[in-house]
Amino acid sequence: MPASTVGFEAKMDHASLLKKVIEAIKDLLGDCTWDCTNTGMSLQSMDSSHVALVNVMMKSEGFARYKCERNLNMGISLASMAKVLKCAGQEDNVIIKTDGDSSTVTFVFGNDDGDRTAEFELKLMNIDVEHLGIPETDYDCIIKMPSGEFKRLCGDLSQFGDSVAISCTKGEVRFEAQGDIGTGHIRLSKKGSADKPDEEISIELEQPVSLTFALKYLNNFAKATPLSATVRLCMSNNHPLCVEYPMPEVGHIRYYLAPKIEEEAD
Amino acid sequence: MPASTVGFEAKMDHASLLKKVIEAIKDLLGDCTWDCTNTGMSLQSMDSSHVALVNVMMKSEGFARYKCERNLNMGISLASMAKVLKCAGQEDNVIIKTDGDSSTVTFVFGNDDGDRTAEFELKLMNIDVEHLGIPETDYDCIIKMPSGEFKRLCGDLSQFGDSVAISCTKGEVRFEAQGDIGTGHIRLSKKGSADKPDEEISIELEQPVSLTFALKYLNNFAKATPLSATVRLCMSNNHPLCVEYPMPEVGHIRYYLAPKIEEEAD
DNA sequence: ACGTTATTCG
DNA sequence: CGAATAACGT
Repeated sequence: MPASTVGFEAKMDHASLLKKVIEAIKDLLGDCTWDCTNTGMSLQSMDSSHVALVNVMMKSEGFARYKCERNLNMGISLASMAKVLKCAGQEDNVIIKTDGDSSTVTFVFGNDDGDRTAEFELKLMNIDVEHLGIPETDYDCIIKMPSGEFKRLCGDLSQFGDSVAISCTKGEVRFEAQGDIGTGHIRLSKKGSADKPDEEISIELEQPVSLTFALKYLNNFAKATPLSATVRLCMSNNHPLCVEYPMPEVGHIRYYLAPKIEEEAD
Repeated sequence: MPASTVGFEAKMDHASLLKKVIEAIKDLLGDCTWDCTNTGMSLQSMDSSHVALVNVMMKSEGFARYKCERNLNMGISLASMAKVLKCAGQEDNVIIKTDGDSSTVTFVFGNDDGDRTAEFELKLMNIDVEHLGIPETDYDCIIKMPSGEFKRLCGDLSQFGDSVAISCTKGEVRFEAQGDIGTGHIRLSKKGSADKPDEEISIELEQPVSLTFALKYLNNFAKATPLSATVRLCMSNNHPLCVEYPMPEVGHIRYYLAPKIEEEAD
């Protein structure tokens, strides 16, 4: 028997990136299964209330080193994984490894000097794999804006109601919420990317859209804000919204949420 | 009928100022009525426990633009108003507007670029107008000190008792509290304004005063500290204290509080 | 889990 | 000033 058969081993230069990914999904998912293949680590799961869908992709190119000898599923508690990642130093790199036979995954944090190593082992779990199809890829309207702007407006409008109506026309997008204490309207205009590309607001519009969503979920999605300076809102009337946080060179987090049906429309 | 009759419209360059004003009074007042006239916006109201009196004055000169076509009363929930103001960016300006006939007031926040507008509408309410007379304007003793100093000493003395005895003689003022764990005495001397005017401590004294107040209210008053670098304590024996936070060029917040009658004096 | 605050950093 | 963190309280 060989000393050790490593089925999967991947190294990231910045453990903080993985930490942000976990922080962005742990409240939504609880436990989940990572699919590890040659092309990268990914996960896809309904949230615990079975309303929103979460998709994370971390491509093999996003790692400093990546080896996956055979496809495997790592079922893991995200709360535990978050606890482990809190033990990583700000500048630490991380190695994630498991062999296909073992029932554990190991995280090794190290700094560049190599004078400190911290190693944590988590038990893996078997989780029912519910492979749900991802909604369409063709949208009537795609809005790109600073992720901080999206986080802020969702938070602000939550003061006024549980849901937000998003309506987008050629040059601008409106977000509106109403409730007992009053109403809130936020209007964003297209904005060039001239000097500061991260502040760009762009609207690609095939057709005007008008959709309503539960702010509770959007606020949860906004926990991915530290991962990306920009966010893309992809919408078609009567279809699920896709909120995408691109991780340049690495992959993305995408959240999907079905619109509310407005029965009280007049 | 004209398209829109705007009875009242006022613009401030810094929404943050209005926000601080609201933060300084909302815990005391709950709901209140703003009196809008040609000369500015003001309010006067007893606190919800009917012990302290609050007076806010925001002069028309303090606004970047101010138009009030006819006097009107805006009854408003300060908790709601605080929520709205939390939606203002740090650098946003704000327009407050209502027409005399409408039952709502609108706050519009804008940045200088103009690519983002946030508009919030609050319902107005009818509140009983209890116009209580403001206590005398002639005081035996007026102390001016840094507002941060006042906030700190009230907080510190709250550790020892529920009330503070303030006694002022020609050159100094003493603040004293006592309770189960011990006693606290804070003495402040007159201090010149030479280099740093905000650190000045001045005492104008017609007659020595010695008065006792509930710290609970003084600590509430101290929430106005961010509005003004200095505070004025105006006192006469057996008369209500006036705690004034001047807002240079804009107006002021004044709090009034009756002294405790000391029956257990020995 | 969330909001708020205090604090630090860039 | 804004962002990020930590700590706290509800």
